[in-house]
Amino acid sequence: MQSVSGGDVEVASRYTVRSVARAIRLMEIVADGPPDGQSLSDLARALGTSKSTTLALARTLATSGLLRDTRPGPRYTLGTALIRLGDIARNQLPIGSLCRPLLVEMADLTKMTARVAICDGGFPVFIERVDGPGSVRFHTPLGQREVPYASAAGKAILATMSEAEIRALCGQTGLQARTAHTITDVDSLLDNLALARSHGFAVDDEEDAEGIFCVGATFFGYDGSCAGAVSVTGIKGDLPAWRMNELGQTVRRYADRVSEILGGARYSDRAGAIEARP
Amino acid sequence: MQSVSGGDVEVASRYTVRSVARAIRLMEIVADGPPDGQSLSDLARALGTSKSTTLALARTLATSGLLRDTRPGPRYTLGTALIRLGDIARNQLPIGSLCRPLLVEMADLTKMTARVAICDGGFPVFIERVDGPGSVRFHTPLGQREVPYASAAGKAILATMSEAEIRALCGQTGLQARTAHTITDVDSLLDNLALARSHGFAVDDEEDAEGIFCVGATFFGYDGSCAGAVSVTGIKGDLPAWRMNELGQTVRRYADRVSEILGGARYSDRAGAIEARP
DNA sequence: TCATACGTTCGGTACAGCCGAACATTCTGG
DNA sequence: CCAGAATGTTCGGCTGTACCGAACGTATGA
Repeated sequence: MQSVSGGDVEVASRYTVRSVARAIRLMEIVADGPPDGQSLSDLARALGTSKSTTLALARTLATSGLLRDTRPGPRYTLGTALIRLGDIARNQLPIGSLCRPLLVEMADLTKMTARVAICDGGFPVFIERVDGPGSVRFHTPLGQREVPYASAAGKAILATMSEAEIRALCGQTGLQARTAHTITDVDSLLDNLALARSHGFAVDDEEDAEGIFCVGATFFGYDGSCAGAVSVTGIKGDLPAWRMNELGQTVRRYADRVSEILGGARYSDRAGAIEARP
Repeated sequence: MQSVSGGDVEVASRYTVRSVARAIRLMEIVADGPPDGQSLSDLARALGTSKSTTLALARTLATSGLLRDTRPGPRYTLGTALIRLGDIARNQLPIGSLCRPLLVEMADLTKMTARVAICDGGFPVFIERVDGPGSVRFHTPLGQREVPYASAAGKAILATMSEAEIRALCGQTGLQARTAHTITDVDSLLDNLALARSHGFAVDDEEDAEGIFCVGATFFGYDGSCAGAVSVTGIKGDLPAWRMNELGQTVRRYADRVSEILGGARYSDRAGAIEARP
């Protein structure tokens, strides 16, 4: 039951359905596995169940299209029904459907990859991505909780929080170096965030991936809380340093337009309130 | 989905897990429901199970992020984990990740919405969509099996099949009118497909939605079979009729580039073989 | 040729999933 | 302001199903 070992824990709460939890873990295993799929035996081993049980789960998922049975060959990959559900999920998030035209515009204008993240308990979760014309494709997964301290969107979100909240959040996750430029010290991060606050946008200067930079700015919901952030991503060498501020203002402007659509206050109208927080 | 009768049937095959099947149906119900979610009682009614059972299922899905518990308020919507899984699913389809840059280019060049569909047993399933700059956003769901006879991508796929196969497929689905322009008669459809075959691209002229047109062309996998189709979608009035052919050639060219990437033959090299089929 | 992997089928049994009843809580309308 | 009906939640207990292990046929490689 309560195996505390490294892997996922079997949380056998009374109000949870075991076979469903297993089926979900099965999908996660397929998702994290190689793109060309895994065999049934592989899945059974990874899931820790017998082959027959795994087969029953996989069959059930496959008949609904959540898994895809690519026979012959390695076997199971994720199915097209997940594309459908993911697409609908993005539309059910109000922000997703509202932002898409703005992202297209922003990607077209900046020739960079534009993204939008929602704020999930202080963590950024990117829910939409639009590649700019001719832009290089980056490895930018959607729908995942990212660490907040090493991305422009994440830092923009952090910048709306109080010092205490920021310290608490960083205490949870720790500040792990992802490149040589990652800020791994809370005080430096706070300085950096103060700068972002005064500029109205946050910059990720090769802190998440070598040679890649991002610029992000937050938008606010009707209740005044930080709802998320938009950001653009590009190759460091493509943009002269003196144009960074101009780009920041552009992103800031798009974020304000999102705020307006959501019925929230623009950043400039809030700036005082944010800086006044303890 | 393919619910023939009113409600889905409880297919209790030996090799299927009931609770998992129910959980999946629960997600489908949430997906097909209103964007702002449904209450637990609504879900229980729609699923035909008791509230306690539904709660256990929903809780299990929610703890994994597949469902989102938007409290307070109507309650359950699809969760961000589905965005993640859907994104990975698109990347696990080889065509998805390969086509995206081409779609961006195509959308940028034509100023229209570009899409790519894979061929799933003769039916088109759109797996990727890139909106062009300033293009109107259409209701274009991803990951769904669409009817083949009323879309450019679908007709392009049909055009690679034999008359017997086409008749069989149309017999399955029937030819239902979606607008006043939909082709509802098999012989007319065959004529239309012959035209598409000779042109190298298929046209949907307001046959799926009033005022909307599409142009699509097929690409081929390494084994020579039809792997899918790319298409562009726009507003009928925006394009003068005499430019239709030019647009078709453009789409044809992009489809050929996909074929090359997949290691398949270009359309022109196959045309003879296709027309020679019984 | 054998040996070892694979996916699949099937019985039997323990236990997990399911329902219904009863609970607290919020919403609705008179 | 209160009655009534909706909601979400908890719990006991029986039923039946989800699970495992063993045995099957088949594909792959030594």
